[in-house]
This record gives sequence, C-alpha cells and structure tokens, in this order.
Amino acid sequence: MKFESATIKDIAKALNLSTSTVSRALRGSFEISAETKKQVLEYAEKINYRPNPIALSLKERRTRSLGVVVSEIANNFFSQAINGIESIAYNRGYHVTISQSHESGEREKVNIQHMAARGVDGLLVSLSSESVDLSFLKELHDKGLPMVFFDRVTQEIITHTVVANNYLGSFQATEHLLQQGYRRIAHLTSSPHLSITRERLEGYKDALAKYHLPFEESLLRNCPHGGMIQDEVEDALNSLFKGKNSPDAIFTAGDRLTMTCFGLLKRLNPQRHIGFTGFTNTQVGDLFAPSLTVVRQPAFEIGQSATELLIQMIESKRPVTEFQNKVLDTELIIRESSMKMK
Amino acid sequence: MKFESATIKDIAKALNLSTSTVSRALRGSFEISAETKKQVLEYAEKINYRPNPIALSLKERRTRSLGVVVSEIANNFFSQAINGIESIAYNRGYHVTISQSHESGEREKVNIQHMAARGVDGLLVSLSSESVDLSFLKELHDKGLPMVFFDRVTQEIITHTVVANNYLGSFQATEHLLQQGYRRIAHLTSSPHLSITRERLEGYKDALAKYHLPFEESLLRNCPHGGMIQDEVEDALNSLFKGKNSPDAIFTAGDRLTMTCFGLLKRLNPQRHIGFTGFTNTQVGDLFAPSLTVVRQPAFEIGQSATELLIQMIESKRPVTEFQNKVLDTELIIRESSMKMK
DNA sequence: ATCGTTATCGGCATCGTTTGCGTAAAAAAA
DNA sequence: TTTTTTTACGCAAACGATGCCGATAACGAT
Repeated sequence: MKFESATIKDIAKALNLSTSTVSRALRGSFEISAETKKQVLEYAEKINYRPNPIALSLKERRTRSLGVVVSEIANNFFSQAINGIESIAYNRGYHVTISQSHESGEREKVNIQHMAARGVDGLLVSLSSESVDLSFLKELHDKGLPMVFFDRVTQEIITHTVVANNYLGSFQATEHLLQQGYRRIAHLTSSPHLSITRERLEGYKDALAKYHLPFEESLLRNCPHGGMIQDEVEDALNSLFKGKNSPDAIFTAGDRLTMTCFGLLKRLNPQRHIGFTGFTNTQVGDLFAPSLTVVRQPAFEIGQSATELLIQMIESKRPVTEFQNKVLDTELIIRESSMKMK
Repeated sequence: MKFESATIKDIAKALNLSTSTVSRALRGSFEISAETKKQVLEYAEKINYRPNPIALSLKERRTRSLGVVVSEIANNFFSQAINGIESIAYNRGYHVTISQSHESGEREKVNIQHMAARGVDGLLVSLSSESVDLSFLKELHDKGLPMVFFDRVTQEIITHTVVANNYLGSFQATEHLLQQGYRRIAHLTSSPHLSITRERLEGYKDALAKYHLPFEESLLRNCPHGGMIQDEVEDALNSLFKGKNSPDAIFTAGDRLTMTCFGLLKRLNPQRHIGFTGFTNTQVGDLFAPSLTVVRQPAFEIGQSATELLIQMIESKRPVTEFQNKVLDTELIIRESSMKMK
C-alpha cells in the first residue's frame, strides 16, 4: 500500500518545462516570466501540489521537527509541558515528535538515538530516573545536535536549561507543613540521580533546619519509578509507618508519586490523619477528599521557554556559547490535606 | 548551528572504496569479500556510522513513522491511548508523531496535511469536535494514505475503526442512575457531530425508554469543547438548574467534561445532592469526594488495536479492502457519586 | 590460446527539490 | 546592422543511500 503524491516533475512534464523552472516559479523567483509563473501556480493548485518535506530535509539538512523525551505522557506536569512545547513549535513551523522513556535508561537511549540520526533538528529532554551514563547524549551534543534540558537536567552537558524553582517550592511546602505544626515530615521522592530529587531534598532539609529540626534518613524514601509502580510506593509507606516513630506528615516530590501516595495513604491509613502535600500539576486538586495542598509548577511556561531556546539555537548561524539556565517559580496552593487537625 | 553525521561516502573515501560497495558491505551482501566487509564494518563502528533515515525515506518512499491526531494530550483517555499506540509502534520499528487539534477543525486540517505530505506512513485519527468537512481527509485516503480512526470515527471514510462500546457504556451508566432512583437525569455531552456523542446519546435514550421515561431535550446540553472551556460547562449547568424542574442527576460524556463538570457541581451546588457519573479514564476516581462513579474505556487497548490495524495496512502489499470495526467494552466502576441519598 | 565462470567491485541512475551556471532568443544600445 | 544587455529558461550537481548493470581480474576448461 503506497501513497503517491504529485511532484515537481509531474508539473514540469505536464507544462513542458524543466523542473528548475517549476521550482523557481513556485517560489516566485523574479527570473521567471509572469505568464509561466501563473501557469505553474495554477497547475500546482489544481493537482494540489505539496513539496515533499523529505526531499527538502535531505537537501537543506534540516527536518523542521523537534524531538521531545519525557518519562511519561500520562503525567500532568509533562502533558502540560508538551502543550507549551507544541504551542511554540507549531507557530514557528516545527513538528513535534514525542517519545517516552518510561523511566528506563535503555529505552531513553534507543529513542534518542533513533530521533537524533537526522530525524530531528533538536532535542527537548527531561531525563529518566535511570539515566546515569549520558555519554551517548554528550556525543550527540558534541557533534552539534542542539538540545535543551527541562525539568530533569544534568550538569554534564553544557547547554540551556529550564526548570522550576524546585528548591524554593520544596522549601515553601515543607515550611508550610512545619507552620501547621507537623514535626515528623517524611519525604517521598524519586531516584537520587535526578536533579529535581536533589534540589527538592535540599529545600526540604533547609526548611527543617530553619525550624531547628534534624534531617532524619529514616524519614526519606526513594521510589525510582516516581509513582508509576504502586508496590514501590506501598513498600515505602509501609516501612515508614511500621515503627512507633512514624511520620505525622508526608511531602512527595513528583506528580505521579503524589497521586499514588495520596491514594495509598487513604487506603492504608484511613483512621490516622497524616498531613500531606506534594508536587503535582493536577487541575483537580480541590476535588479530592481531603482537597489537596500542592506545589504547582509552571509546566506550560517551562515547555514554552525551553522550546524558544531550542529553536533559537537551531536557527543560530554560529555555535551558541552563552547558555541560559532559566528558573521559574512554583506556586504553593494550600488546601485541606496539609491542615493540622486539632 | 548544524549537526553533521558520518555518511557512507566518508567510509568509501577513507577506505578507497565505492559507496555501493560500502552500502552492500554494511548490509552483509554475499558478493562482498569477507575482508572488505570486515574493514567496512569496523570503520563504520569506529566513526559510529548511522544510516541517514531521511535519505532512506526518500529512496524507499516510507518514513517508518505514524501520525497521531487527537484533540488533547492532557486528557486521561488520550494519554492512555497514546501509550497503547506507542507500545505497538516502537515494537514494530515505527516512530510516533503526535499533534493536537485542540478541538479546532482548522488546526486539525493543517496538522494532518502537514504530516501527510510524506511525513508519515499512516494516520491514527480521533476527530475534533469541529470536524465537519472531511474532504481533505477523504482526498488523502483516496490517494492511498493508510488511516485508522479510533474513538471519534466517521462513516464518510471506509477504513478500520476502533472504538469503545459507547452505546452500552452509556446505557449501563444511565440505567445504574435509574436503578438508584434518579428520574431527571441530565446528559452533558460534546459536539453533536461526533460519533461518540451520538452513540452515547442513544444509550442514554434507550436506558430511559427501558424505564418508560421520555427523553427531554431540556435535559440535554452540548459543550462542543468537551470541557476544555470552563464557561461552556458553567453556562450549561446554570441553565439546567435555573428552573424548578432541575435534574437530580448528571451523566457526562467525556473525560475533560466529567472532570470540569464534577468540579463545578461542587462549587455551584454545594448544598444539593446531585447524582453523578460520567465517561472518564482518570485513575484516581476513588480519591475524590464523593468518590467518582465512572465509565472507563479500554484506552490502552484501543490505541494498541488501532495501531496494529494501521501497521498491517501500511505493510500490506495490495490495497486492503476488508475493514474491521472493532468495539471494545467499557467498564462501569460504581462509587459514591452515583448513590442515591436517603 | 580462447572462452566461460565466478568473485568482487565500481558506475550510474534514482528518489524530489534547490541552485549555480550556462545559453538561446529577444530587446536594447551602438 | 552589429554588438551588448536583458530576459527567461534549461542543465547538471548536490543531499545520502540503494540497486541494477557492467567491468575487471583470476581461474579452470576446452
């Protein structure tokens, strides 16, 4: 089953012209007579001619498409970020190819290499939680493939980055819980490799320090799959609530993690009140019971900003040497789940 | 800023061979000596040679990528369906290019034509609510571009389709509300043009008929943007609850519509109890207050099934003339929101 | 010595489009 | 009329890879 489209040759043959004349007529070159031009334009319109973007890509060595790598689409943060990416990309004439790593480093590598082999003009990357060996990305970067990291970034590759103010968002959320009177705040987070994990942990620690509380390893849990695997979260919660020194509040550091943990908390511990807040971009936090106190990231804007920087790099004549590291503020939306029961 | 990659010519030049020899050596042709083959393979590995997919696409007239058109990614149903699409596509060696129509017919047309102009080997389409003139799609279909419709389908183009059993899902949900004792069940749905709208309306009507209740126009509301525009839903709800004959239950026919309506219902009518259920693929229906009775569609499986059919069409030698119309069952998950208060 | 085989490789066209260069005919200048 | 300029177009190369055909050499058979 093949799909045939009209080419410039078909027009040339039909009108007894050369392909070069047709090509020039189509793009309105001044060295083609008005008459010929009109003829060509009319015929092209008639047979609904569309230039073959693949041939153009081969010639111009560009595809006008951007590659996006995220861990999961079915994640409020990422789907909103992708909306931001798309809104800029399409306005600037770029396509968007999306691939998911599902938090697998191997999958991420395969997807990126597949896209990079001339499939895309640039890459928007949010690393997977398994990503440790980034040498394949570094190679692509060294070869000149433009890339911008967002959300989950790396220091190993020097380029533009766009992230939320994870430190401050985490600090504010933790401080809010402390202000409410909670004193044993557990922190449920993703893989320790990730930049967001480290930054959010720092904010959490510093907020504790401000209230002269020690950081306790025993209140920290890592779920490398970020809430995608329910058992991982369930194990973490069970171990947290096993002893007698169990936490009185939980602060989660990721969209899926927040949702999964919130659900499990209701199931596993329905009787006890646990203060709760977490990073999530859900738009229905006020519909939950209890309504959810959340740290919201400017996902759409992060996507937009990263895309603008990427396109700017792609279209720059000379190699870019000055890089921006954008940090956008989060928003703490306080609802019932973090309130202290009397 | 350009990204240069090694080509077959570089290998040929370096090894003093012709490009054809290198090409054949790379794909292990038997008419190349073992020695040359080894030389080529080794050098290719050394410079990390990757065939240029664009050049291959031009030659083989295929791109090994699939185009997906949905209204919104940030929609539980679609993001899960895309996961299904991706799971099959990547296993079969296809890329996935996603575009959103945002329920705009114009945007949909532009995106599809952009992708179709040789950008993709086939299309997976869920129509936008504004889609009325499908002539551009029909043209592409007539030219031989393989396409499969899922979720929101059309009769105008004869090809494979994969949908949920919208009629039955709607019937069961409505019947459930009726069994609970509700008698004035409003139906909030999307654009009347959509197949899903019609099918779900039929199920709703037939369930009413089974209980000898008349269908009342005054209990039907269309929100063409499917819950993406809050005001649309708010207006619909306000007009429903204006008179004295206001509904005692609401049944919504779409993911975003369900979420938006559920939120508004709590805000606008906090005092009165309204029975509620709707189509949605949210994974956290049990976390809401009240927990949400939902009609869940097998989104992942729908995506998988549609993709399998599409790839089968693409790889078929001769035009496909027998088409499947798959219908997958929905699941009614009963929770508190649809319970009748005593 | 001549021919046929076989093994191994190169030349060239091709996919669709753009573009630098060349050139015929027509128009303008001499 | 001759020369120069302009107009309007064609030729061919290029992008990267493939594949049909043809070329060359070595070798055995006749």
